[in-house]
Amino acid sequence: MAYWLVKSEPSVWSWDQQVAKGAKGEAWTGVRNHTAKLNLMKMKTGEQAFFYHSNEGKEIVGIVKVVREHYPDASDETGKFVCVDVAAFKRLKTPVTLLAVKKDKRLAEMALLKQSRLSVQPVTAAEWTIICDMGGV
DNA sequence: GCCAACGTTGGC
DNA sequence: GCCAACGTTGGC
Repeated sequence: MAYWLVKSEPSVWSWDQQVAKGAKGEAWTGVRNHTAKLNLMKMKTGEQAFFYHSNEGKEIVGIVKVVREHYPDASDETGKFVCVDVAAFKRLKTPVTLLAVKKDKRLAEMALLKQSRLSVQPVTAAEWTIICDMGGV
């Protein structure tokens, strides 16, 4: 059971919009990076991912669940990239900010800090537990 | 196949 | 608005 983190600019696709889609979920499209694509292809149904707001907010606001495994991204004209469907699962009681992640030495190795431009990234079980704890879930 | 130029992401 | 990081493109 792997854990993940996906990023979105709230002005493009926000947590509230994700919640509005309910349990059926919505396609997570627009990934145009091969490292991110490989991560999408590793995701299994039922696995969880943190939902991170980049640019505005800069905080982890919720958890989504994978409801459909990778398939071709219809928004990609080249046909090379894939997407998955994710559904909102839980909102963090307290959003975990980028600043808070930076301050916690246990999270210093997170891809969020080390590879700040990667939009779909793995999270270790240890990191997952720490952030859930910080977020009150 | 190398590398400079350029574009994009995302934090500050 | 700036800039660092880094991915992509295109000339050679």
